[in-house]
Amino acid sequence: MQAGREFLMKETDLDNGHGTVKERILKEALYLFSERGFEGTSLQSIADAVGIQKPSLIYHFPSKEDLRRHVLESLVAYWKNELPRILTPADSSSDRLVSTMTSLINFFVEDLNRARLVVRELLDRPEETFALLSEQFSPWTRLIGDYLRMGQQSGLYRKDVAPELFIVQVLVMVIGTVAIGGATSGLVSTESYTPRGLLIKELVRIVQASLYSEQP
Amino acid sequence: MQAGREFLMKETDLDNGHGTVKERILKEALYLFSERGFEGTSLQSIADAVGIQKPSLIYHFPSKEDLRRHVLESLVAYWKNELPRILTPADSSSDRLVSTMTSLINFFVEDLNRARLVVRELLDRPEETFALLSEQFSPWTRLIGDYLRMGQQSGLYRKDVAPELFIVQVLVMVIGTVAIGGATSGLVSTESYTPRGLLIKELVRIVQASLYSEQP
DNA sequence: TATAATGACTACCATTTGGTAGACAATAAT
DNA sequence: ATTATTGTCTACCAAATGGTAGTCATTATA
Repeated sequence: MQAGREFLMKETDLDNGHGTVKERILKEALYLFSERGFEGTSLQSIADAVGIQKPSLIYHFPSKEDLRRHVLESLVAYWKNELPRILTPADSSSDRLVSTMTSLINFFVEDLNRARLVVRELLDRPEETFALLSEQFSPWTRLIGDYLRMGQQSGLYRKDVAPELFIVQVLVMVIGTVAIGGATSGLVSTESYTPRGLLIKELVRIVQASLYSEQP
Repeated sequence: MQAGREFLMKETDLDNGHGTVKERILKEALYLFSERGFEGTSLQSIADAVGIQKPSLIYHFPSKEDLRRHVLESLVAYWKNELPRILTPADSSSDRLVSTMTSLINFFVEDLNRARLVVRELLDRPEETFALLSEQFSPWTRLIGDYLRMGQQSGLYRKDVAPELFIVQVLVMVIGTVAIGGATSGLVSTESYTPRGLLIKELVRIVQASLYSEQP
């Protein structure tokens, strides 16, 4: 069966409706990695999802490992951009800690795959992910930690909060809730997943109750 | 290179130091599944870890899927036994809710692979795991929910706690902290994992602060 | 217009995967 | 003592995997 090879569409860097091939690969890879895990996802399945052949995929990302890094990088890049904006004292209307958490929640809820991917990375490559978080974000979390300590001295926050540990716990709770909260709700429901909104509402309540001092 | 096949040890059901072959397989499978994931673990690697050949492994567990189910079953079985004991009003000395959470934490801290495996299952097979939790544990969590509501009426617990959602969140926090807390602590440390004990201490603080009413 | 670079393809390939077939030794049952 | 069962092994196998080689059309560059 000789090929024929009649037309061979070629995609330039210009966006023609669905984005660059490279972007589409990253999108499908994020989805499949987060849904089935890195090891559980074949390059073939990604190529199929994008609608190209495997070697075309490998042309854009020379190895599976390379693709993984780029997928992860896109998440990191987002936060390296966003964090300065969020933590800049632009509006002092609401608590900066809570607004940061809100941004965090929104980011992960907007696309659940992000949370799932992060959790998988933390499980699959703990040391590597530890190092990445440390390098990319520890300055920012130190800032938040200081902010938290100030709030403690001013009496806004509880004195028994352990700032650094609290920050870690909040992240664990947020990505945990988004990534596995739905399925975990099988504990209390026989019908279907508890709406994520409700879970997050309770999460926010827990965080606030364990953070703020009681003002009588 | 002809085999030789000089001795062929055979293991009976009797324990000869390291447990039955079947038990050793389950142990290594739990470890490898939780560390590398189901898809990331080959039957060969499990057989190597146990010190047998692959077909011997398949003799005991006819398929990889079958092995997975048995590994999971051993965790479920433990809690089906333990929960009645814990929730029985034996000692009313300490809060039953907190003592249950303590048992939960101890179980997962005792062997970190347990928490990692549960998280992986929740990610890899959300619907299936939802159903399993629902079938096996929802009666028990309903009991805890009622207990929580009683405590609310007596004024012990905060009125704004949403019992069912709170229970789900506590489980998410506990297994989240044990499974990914260490690596997540890269956010605030450049050196090494934050000791799990500290993370858990803050976790317990958060839970208690968000559960108990302030008694002035 | 000729030439180089890009991006897609077909056809492979070595390795690993989950799993099977069948031989064989040790133990248990008759 | 003979037979059946159990558990382990060696030797395979088809399918899938990550990746390579090389072809060819389109686009950009000279």
